[in-house]
Amino acid sequence: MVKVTTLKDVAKLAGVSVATVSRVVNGHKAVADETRARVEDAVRKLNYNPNSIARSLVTGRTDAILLYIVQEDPIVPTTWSYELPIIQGISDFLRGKSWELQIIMCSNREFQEPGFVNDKLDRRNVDGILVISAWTVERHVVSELKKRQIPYILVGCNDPDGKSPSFEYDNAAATKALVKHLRGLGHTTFGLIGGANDQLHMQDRLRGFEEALESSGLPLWNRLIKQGNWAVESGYSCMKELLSESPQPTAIVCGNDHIAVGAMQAIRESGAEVPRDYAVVGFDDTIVAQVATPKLTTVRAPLQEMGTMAVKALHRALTKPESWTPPKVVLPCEIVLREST
Amino acid sequence: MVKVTTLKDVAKLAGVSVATVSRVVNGHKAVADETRARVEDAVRKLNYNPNSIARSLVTGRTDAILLYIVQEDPIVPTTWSYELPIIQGISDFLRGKSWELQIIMCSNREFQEPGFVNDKLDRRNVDGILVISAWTVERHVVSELKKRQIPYILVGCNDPDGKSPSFEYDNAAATKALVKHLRGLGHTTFGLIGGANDQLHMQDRLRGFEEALESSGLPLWNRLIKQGNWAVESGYSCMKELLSESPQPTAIVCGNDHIAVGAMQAIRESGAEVPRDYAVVGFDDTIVAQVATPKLTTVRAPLQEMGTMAVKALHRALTKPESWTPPKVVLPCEIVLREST
DNA sequence: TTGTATGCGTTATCAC
DNA sequence: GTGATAACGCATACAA
Repeated sequence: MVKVTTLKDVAKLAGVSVATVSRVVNGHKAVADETRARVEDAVRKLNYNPNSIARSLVTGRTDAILLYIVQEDPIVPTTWSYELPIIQGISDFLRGKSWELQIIMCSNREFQEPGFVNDKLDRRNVDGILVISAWTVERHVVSELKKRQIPYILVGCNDPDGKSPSFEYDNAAATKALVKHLRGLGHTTFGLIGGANDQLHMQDRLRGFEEALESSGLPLWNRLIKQGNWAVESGYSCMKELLSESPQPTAIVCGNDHIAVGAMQAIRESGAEVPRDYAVVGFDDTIVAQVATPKLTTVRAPLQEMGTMAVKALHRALTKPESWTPPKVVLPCEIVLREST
Repeated sequence: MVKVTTLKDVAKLAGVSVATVSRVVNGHKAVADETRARVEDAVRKLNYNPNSIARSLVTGRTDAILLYIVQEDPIVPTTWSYELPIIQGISDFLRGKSWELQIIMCSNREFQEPGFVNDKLDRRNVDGILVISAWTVERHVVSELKKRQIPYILVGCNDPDGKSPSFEYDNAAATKALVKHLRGLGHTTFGLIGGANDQLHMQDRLRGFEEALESSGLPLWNRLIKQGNWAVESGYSCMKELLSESPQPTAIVCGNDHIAVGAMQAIRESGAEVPRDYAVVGFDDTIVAQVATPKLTTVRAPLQEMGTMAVKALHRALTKPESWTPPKVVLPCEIVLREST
């Protein structure tokens, strides 16, 4: 192993005690200018870098945060397009902050398993926790999260009581806006094709859909609401079903862009055309929405911003705990109008 | 702060010394069965968990690896679909291994900046390093990587001399296979639309393209080789240019799926049809390839497998250094035949 | 302003 | 088989 320089080496070279070097390194004021200069010189000469492990042992801080990335099992492509922007947002903020980011990827099943969170936290020392998930975080998991007495923030999800510090975006409002847009186009019969409906996002989108129809005085036909998964194929087969229902919906609200693309395929096969005969809207504004023919009207969620805001809040919790109040933020989404409506 | 139990607490409760507790916790054999049982009991009662920081300080190991994720600047969607499967592969292997994964996301510009790697490594203590990148890792960066005397592995990239431990996949061979497939379909005039050509992958694909044509005795027209970026729009505009060239290529090899989709849009607009008039192939087998109309013939790279293999190799380097030889692996890709050819 | 000394929670090296 | 005890590298309370 290569010999690495320590405080002691610097102290010897500079002709001072380790305490003084430590003070200089940590920027304490009570150091004579002349001494400081000498120490800094030695630090540079020896290329000294504090051992973060040793420092952590005595300070109790680690300057590290842990990120749980909770995923579907098995992974589907949409999983990734959801998470990466968030991680990007987190990472962007951390850049230049000299904070460590540790990550754990796991399935939602694992994550909700009693003891899982505990076990992982036992094995690492971190100052704060971030959780990216699309599912409700059950109470027993929250209590494991809380046990450590370190700040945690849920990103894109919440606990059953909505009490945890969290950053989310407004799926219901976005869906309402979509319905409003479609009504403005003259549509009165609506169908919905959902994705994995154990996920919070889908539940909220469905809720928004139902409330929007209700508040518009439009009828809500249960048989025009289909539930599948997030895949293109699911959208395709659900749309096939919808095409054989009566009354026929002319506006199809889809759980995500992939479903919408599948739905459009089914419509095309039936000889009809989008948007002439049917309007189709997606969700997420993934690359798929831009590439589909016709290009999809969809919803852009502020994923990256959400990540940045969450980690910023966590950072604040760790650096200024006295003035911190746990955030509960719901961000608005943006509707992207394209050719499918 | 919450009081956390230490070795000493356990020792007191079990009526033994801390040394004995440590032995039990670390599974040393030289402990009487009776004592072991008593200690294990105390551990359970107090819910003791070793402090990994303190342990690291004395052992010199951290059981953590650092993952550099080197990205385009600004980020494009293809970046994510490339990285996430690799990270997934890494994370899958680490699951249950009680190893920490730390990540740093940065642009290639930052990464290649002298001192950047050094600086980051100074601030963290890790046992090994993984680098995910699509660019050649310059010599001065490699030497910073090496300076720590800890194992590192490049994933999806290499240094100028090809000397670093690495896992890559064979872009050139895959492109040759594409050309062969297209020749089998009767095509004799080939065009290529490239993406960011500062990236290794694109360079290798271009090289494979050129070698394939040459070895088939087919003419290589420089003006049928267009270079843009990875975006759909770039594919679109490059294809427009190709359509005005003569001779006209009938087979278009694209740098990735997005480019291919853009190219197909341009072809469709010109009144021609894929695959009747032109064959178009992509690269990466992203969701876009499956969603496009017609569905794209493309190449699937073993991204997730590559991630797993790399971290597995690193793990081996750390646990069995004596029997370890630095890997230099190039994995084969798989051609996915669809409707665009 | 500076130095001495103590402790952070472990593991490892001795003795016994 | 077990128990003292010395590191590990650093920050800090206390003395000077």
